[in-house]
Amino acid sequence: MDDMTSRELPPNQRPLPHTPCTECWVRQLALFGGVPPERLSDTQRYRRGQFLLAPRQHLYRSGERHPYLYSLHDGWAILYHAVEGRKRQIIRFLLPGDFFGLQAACDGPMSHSVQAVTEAVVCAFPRDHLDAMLRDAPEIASRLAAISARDMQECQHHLVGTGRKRAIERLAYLLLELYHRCRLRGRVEANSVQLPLAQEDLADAVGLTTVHVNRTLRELRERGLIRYHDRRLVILDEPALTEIAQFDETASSLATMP
Amino acid sequence: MDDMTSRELPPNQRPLPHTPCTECWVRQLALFGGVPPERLSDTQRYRRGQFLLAPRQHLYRSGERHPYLYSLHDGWAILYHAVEGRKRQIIRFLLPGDFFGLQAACDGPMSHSVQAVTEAVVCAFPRDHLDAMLRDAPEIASRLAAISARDMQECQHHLVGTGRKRAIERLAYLLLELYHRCRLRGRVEANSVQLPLAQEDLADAVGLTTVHVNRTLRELRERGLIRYHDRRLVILDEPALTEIAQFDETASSLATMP
DNA sequence: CGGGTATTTGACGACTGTCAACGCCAGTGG
DNA sequence: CCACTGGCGTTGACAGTCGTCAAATACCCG
Repeated sequence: MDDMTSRELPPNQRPLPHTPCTECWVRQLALFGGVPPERLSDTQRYRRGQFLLAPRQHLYRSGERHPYLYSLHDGWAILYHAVEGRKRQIIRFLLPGDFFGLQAACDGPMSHSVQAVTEAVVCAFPRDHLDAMLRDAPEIASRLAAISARDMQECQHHLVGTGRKRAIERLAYLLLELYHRCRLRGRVEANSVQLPLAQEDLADAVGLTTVHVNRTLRELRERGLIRYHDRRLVILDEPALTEIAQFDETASSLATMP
Repeated sequence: MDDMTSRELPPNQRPLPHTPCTECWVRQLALFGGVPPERLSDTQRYRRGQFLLAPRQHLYRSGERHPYLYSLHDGWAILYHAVEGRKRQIIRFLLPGDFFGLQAACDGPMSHSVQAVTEAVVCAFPRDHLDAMLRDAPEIASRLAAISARDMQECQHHLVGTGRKRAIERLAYLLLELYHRCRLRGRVEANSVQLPLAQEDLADAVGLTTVHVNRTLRELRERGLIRYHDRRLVILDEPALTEIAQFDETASSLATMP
């Protein structure tokens, strides 16, 4: 398996020694989850290596051609669209195990940007090989369909939020969603999670300004529902928060897949 | 091939005589588009029949179990989420050739509702058979990935709109999007399309109220950009509208797939 | 200590929602 | 034929959520 050369990549991306995905718990959750163990080595030939991103480093920006599919191995990242140069809308927060990079115009420019929040390790597959992967391992096709459907559902819920909910409801929803996603990854201790996100990130995800996010966080705190300090979220009253957010955990499919 | 019995369906849905999808131009666009003609008959065994929906009739509502995948054969429909009982957020307008019904929780309750706008003909496949379809025809897997990616991209653009654009920009975007989708289907004549949508539908799609949509449509009219009367949209100044909407036709992938 | 970034707060204004009324039109029934 | 009704579109007045601008505070790190 050839390593990906720097020529093929945006600058500043550091290749890491190639450790097989098989050894990583992330594998259980992502694209290869359904492939029987005895055929895993076959599918692994599509991989092209792993890369380390520094905090705030972009993996790619919208408009660039970047014919890879990715799974996030470790760390946090954001997938967003830039608007009018300065504004941005975060589409989703990427957590370990998340899959991204698929888009309709396979060879065209990327429609969105991906930027690391913390240090992050990503794992790349050439998008050219997708058809071959789907042909060789039907389990991957099923898994891809399931992953797409779940991502779609989350995007829809965010759309419902920005379109039809008020600030406090949107924020409650986002915090609960992140909380549950972190819990699935074993990162919740005593109703408390470390979220490496600035208030600006929350604002850009729910379609508000940082100032108003700040005010709304204060209201959630004053109502005794959460604490959010030093990038640590504490859920104080999950039932009330769930009610405000109109958050349906069972329907969110977060229960079974990350 | 057994016809779908009424027992398997919500009431009031009228089965139609089974005409093979092969004869319909819609086929070219949807899930089976990539399957070589000589193997088409194989794949068609997964179909379960077509159904006629009356205007305003629901195909299914969120919460119901409805283990089918659909393609819309004819007519218009909306895919939406209900919020707090009375409000709703339209996720997308379904036009002929559109595929829907896939969701993460395969056997769980539907997360969204689908309602006919005009009379509509839908074509159903049991969702159970999806894995078999993906295994038997890898072209379907590729096509499904492409369709999912396109739907995702459109949802993302709507999210960007409701999150980071103002009323006039969102509305310009929506009208342009519908205009282009209709044009791909050969329904545009002299910059003019029939859209069977009430202003309330537009409002629920872009996250505004009907009153404000009305005001915003008036502004678009007074600026000489569009006319919208009797459910007929006329694009008077497409470049200016594209500018306001920040609409990128090439990136929208509407150019190659409906 | 100094500079930069993130958070917090207040005052003000704008965009959008809410409420209400009116007009138009098609369908309906007397 | 005509009054009546309901749906939809239109408009105005007003209110509220949220954005903008500005400044102060806190915090991190060299």
